[in-house]
Amino acid sequence: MAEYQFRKIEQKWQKYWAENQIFKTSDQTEKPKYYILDMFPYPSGAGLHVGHPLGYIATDILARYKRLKGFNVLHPMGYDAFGLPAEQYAIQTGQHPAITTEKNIARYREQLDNIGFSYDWSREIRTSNPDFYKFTQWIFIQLFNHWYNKKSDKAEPISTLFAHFEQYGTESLSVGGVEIEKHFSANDWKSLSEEEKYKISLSFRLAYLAPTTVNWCAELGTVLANEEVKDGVSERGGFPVVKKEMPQWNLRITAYSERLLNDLSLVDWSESIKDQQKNWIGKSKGCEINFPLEGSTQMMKVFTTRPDTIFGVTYMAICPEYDLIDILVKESQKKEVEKYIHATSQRSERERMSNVKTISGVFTGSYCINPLNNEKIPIWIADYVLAGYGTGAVMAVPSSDIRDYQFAKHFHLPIIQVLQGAKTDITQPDFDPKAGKIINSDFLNGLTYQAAMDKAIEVIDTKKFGKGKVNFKIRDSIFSRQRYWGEPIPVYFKNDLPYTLPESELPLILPAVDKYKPTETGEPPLARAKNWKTKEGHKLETNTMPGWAGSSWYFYRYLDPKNAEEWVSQDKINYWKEVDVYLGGAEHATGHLLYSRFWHKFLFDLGKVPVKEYAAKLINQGMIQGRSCLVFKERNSNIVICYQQLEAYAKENVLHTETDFQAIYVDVNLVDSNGQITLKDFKNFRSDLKDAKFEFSINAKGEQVLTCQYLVEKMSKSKYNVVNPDDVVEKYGADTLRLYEMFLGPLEQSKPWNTNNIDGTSRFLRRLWRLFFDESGNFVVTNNEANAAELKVLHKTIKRIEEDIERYSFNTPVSTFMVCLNELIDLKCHKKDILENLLIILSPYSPHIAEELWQAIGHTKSISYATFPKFEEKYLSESEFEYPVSFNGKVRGKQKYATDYSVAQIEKEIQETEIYAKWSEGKPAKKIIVVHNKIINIVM
RNA sequence: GCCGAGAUGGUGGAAUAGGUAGACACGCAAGACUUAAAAUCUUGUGGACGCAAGUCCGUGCGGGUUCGAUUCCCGCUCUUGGUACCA
Repeated sequence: MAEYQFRKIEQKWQKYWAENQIFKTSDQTEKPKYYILDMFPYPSGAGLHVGHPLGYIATDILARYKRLKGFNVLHPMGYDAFGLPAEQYAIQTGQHPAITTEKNIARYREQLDNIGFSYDWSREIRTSNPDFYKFTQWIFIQLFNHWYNKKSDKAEPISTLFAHFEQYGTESLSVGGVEIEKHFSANDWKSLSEEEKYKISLSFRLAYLAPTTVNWCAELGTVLANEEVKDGVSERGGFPVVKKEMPQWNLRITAYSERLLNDLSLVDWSESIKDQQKNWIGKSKGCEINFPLEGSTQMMKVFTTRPDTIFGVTYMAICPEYDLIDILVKESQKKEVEKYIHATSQRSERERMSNVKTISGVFTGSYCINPLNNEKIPIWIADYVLAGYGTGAVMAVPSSDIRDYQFAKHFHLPIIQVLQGAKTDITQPDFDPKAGKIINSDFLNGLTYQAAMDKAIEVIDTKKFGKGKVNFKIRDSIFSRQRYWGEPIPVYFKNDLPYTLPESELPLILPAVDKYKPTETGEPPLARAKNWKTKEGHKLETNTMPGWAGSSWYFYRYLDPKNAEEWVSQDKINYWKEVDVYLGGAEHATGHLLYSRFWHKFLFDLGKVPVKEYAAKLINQGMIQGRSCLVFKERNSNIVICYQQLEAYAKENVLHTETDFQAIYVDVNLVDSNGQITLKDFKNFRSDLKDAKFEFSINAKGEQVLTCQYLVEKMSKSKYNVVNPDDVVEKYGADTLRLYEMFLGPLEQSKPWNTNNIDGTSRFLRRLWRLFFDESGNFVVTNNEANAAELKVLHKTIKRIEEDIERYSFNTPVSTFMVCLNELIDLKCHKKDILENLLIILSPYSPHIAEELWQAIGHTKSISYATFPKFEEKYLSESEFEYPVSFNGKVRGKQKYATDYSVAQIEKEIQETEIYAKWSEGKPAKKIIVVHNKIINIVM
């Protein structure tokens, strides 16, 4: 073949790999295992853009590399197939989301195959497949059937809870994530009916139904998780979200807070992801204090991280949802309070956020007593207090908390200074709440922050005013969605109590419905299903699971995807153990990556998995952003203007560039490397503007063109900045695309896509081809023995490639290959011994061309079965080293010495050289530093 | 506000343990081949001054440590990701 015909070669090898199942992974082997996982995609209708494969290419390179290194590599792919867009589409068109999803998956698969990935497709999974969600439902049932015993610090079957009740009642019971509200004795328990016992147990389980304040999105007709809400609107669609109380399934992730936090130390994940999880979990140490209500036996419980400032409390703030609110509100204040509560509940999340700085609140008319000094403290309602955190009540210390200070100032409440010293003045910008010494505080006076904390907790504890406590910001995860396209929750109701289905009846198949919308009475779509009942006639749960259910455990299903009996067989788990490298976007830091750790830990408690964390190493690939291209149209006329001429045009016509012009997005695929689009293409693209007048320029070819402004933005259809990998593959080939995506820069970094530089990698592959075939297509590889220079080039390359891939640096090997090729071309090397090794180390990056040339030099088995060449130090050894010679740190010349020459000899001889004579100007050196085979520095 | 990541030529980026800054690639310029263009090949390409040899400056800014700093330390600026009334 004279020319490198990439399309022909790539299609040939993709077919070969598929037909011969080259990448099928065996579970029975002596080889060490290596599990490389990509975060599986949601198959959206838009298909893949050029940013999606970035991570897949990196993991594919790693997978192919590890195979060459003798590992049994598991490198699977599947689809997170339940999700909102398919359902929204179903609502609009009436088409079943399964059909849309199927179509989208087919498209994804086609695009993925086009890039030559080495996935073991026989292990493909889809979360929407009943064979898969059978086990998602099974895990839910396990969660329902377990509680968290804080004493053994693990999940235990509900039977051990019953045993405890039977013997001790609630005495000495410590349940993770549960505050026991109603205590009872063993005798109380024994007197209950079975149904009553069951009812009590419901609130202790890891999956529980509870009235929950939720993020309700009316437009989507569903509840959203906290992380599905961004800036007060839904992440998908951008619809308003309001707070609403509804009975919801919850998963008790809070039981695992401490372990989720601590075990972060076991994994090699980026600090930023770990920090995000730490912040999300939000552990804070402090104290719970009971303030007696004036004229009542009731207590008001608050949580504070600053018990040391308790003598500075001048008011209490409770949330509008506070449970004792009816007792607290005095007749005289009733009207005002009602008005306030109504007003706050009407405010959407968005308003609340945008009005963070507006201070609002209302006095209840009640007082409580500071137990330490018996001062009377007014109780206020304020919407800055959150119902879900702490106790829903805050002791306010205006002198040491900025928010309390602003509130007190606004409502003219007293302020008592309890800190003295530098940086203790809250009105000053250098205010530090932990600075200074305590004053006005009885037994705490004179103490500094930490000592006062310890002392305060000690006194509060001994006087039984409260106790030291650790609080977490993380809440239980709401697990119900009022949607159709998700896993049905395997629960039925009998006498209004929820029961899980027997495992033998799984999967509970998603039923057919006539419409995908909620019912007229506001029930979820599943309520439309005919006969949505158990065999016995009990009503089935109509909520479905959230998007993250399937993704919380999918990585285990790849180990045993066809197993109909078990979620995955124990043998296979014991062999594969954990994911060695997990690659995906950092945007999943507090969603998927936290939930999946939670489910994993639960499965660990059940003895189903052998390790504490499922992903040893996590890499977050950066986002590939789009380059949007803009031209401008004058708002009040039909004139389209080049970006280049915009300013001049605006000036001439006395217009403002910001207000009088409308930006028009131009398809980036029509814009050339100079940022120009021809008038002809523009008129085709925006036929509605074909009769407009244009302010254009003329390019080098004499065409009329519009120059565009660039804007780096997220790739999206509406911005016409999406680049499809298929187009790149068509034009340059998959191998070039793979090389180029890596060549763009470090994997973790975000960067805009720009096709301009792709020629470099494309040229590289054509030059590589020339090493094997000359211009007339003659095969020019020889069997001559390699010389020292050639071996040195090869082994230098082997070393660097190996080191770089091992440290997940995927961009630097590309330039190493280029350097290697340049050097081999200079050496006119066409020797088989050298070239075949080069092909092996290159094959993870550019597998198609590597296979083709591998076959051309006479191999009959796929290059995937080759062995990565062993690096040999001996080929790199040098007899001489050219030292850079610097004077006072500035390099002034070079001097060669034998590599085994001693430092002392060099120090002596350097003073006899010409460079030395020139730069020392006859003066003696103060100091001569010789770093062996590195550098010589002479200090004058 | 708080937490994290980053800033290197015209551009993407390299420098792995404090040791020749700018590898590799794009772009650009000149040349070869060609009737011409494309492709390919050769050479040059951080900035300033200079015919040149060369000199000075140079890794966001200001300091420091060191024989030597893109790399370590202190203080800023900007960009970017996350988070936000968390008591």
